[in-house]
Amino acid sequence: MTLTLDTVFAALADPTRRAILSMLLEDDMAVTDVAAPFQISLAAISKHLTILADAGLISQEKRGRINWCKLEPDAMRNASVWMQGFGQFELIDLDAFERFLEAELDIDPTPD
Amino acid sequence: MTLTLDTVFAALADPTRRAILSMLLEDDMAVTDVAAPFQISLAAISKHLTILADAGLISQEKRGRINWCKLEPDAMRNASVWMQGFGQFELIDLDAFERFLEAELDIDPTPD
DNA sequence: GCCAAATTCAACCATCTGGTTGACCATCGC
DNA sequence: GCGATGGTCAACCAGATGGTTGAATTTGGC
Repeated sequence: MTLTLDTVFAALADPTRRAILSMLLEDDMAVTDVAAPFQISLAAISKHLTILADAGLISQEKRGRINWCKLEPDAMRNASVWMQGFGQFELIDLDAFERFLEAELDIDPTPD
Repeated sequence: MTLTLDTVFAALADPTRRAILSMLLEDDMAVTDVAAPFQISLAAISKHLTILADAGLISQEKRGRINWCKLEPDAMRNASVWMQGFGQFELIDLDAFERFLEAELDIDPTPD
């Protein structure tokens, strides 16, 4: 399934969303607090958060009327592994990278 | 400038373009050969290649009527550094990551 | 010189994206 | 209970995206 890389990279392509992720590095935040530094509407931020959550990059947990947003750094790992396959072979787990390539290209790799 | 991360991540968000990059890992290729495995039109592939080139992920060099496409793995490095800041602090150059955060958030960091 | 090959260009189309506003729905404080 | 707070939903809009087809352009082979 290529869906994960699709949604993760698409989510990361927007500067507002990357800024939100950076903010969440520091601490979990309520939606309103996430929205505070931005000029755009709360509804727009809410949509951005949905996109980040769909990509698995954050999780949201509603406690009372507060919807807490929490960074989920693991979601970036697959994408990071994929990227590092380019130009930095010596640094990464080549097996993991090849499994990604196979899934992406849907080719039949050297069978055992 | 946040443009680099914008264009790189946006370019990587499309599975066709990721597949093209994977193909170019093996060798430089002509546009027609890049297009061969795909069902979509040559013109569509040509557009994808333009997007990849604009993001700096590939370069194109016209020799004769052949437009050779070459992987430029360095372009992914900034994005890779950015991503690795999330959850894998011990593995990366924290200085480089902080410079990226500053540029992204446009904040005034501890001045010297 | 002419035809075919290798690409790009241009116009067009459907769909997605990021934004808006206003209505709506919980829930907290009192 | 009522008003304010926190957040999502729905409808809408402009512009980007990914695809198409057909014409145009450049170059290579004979």
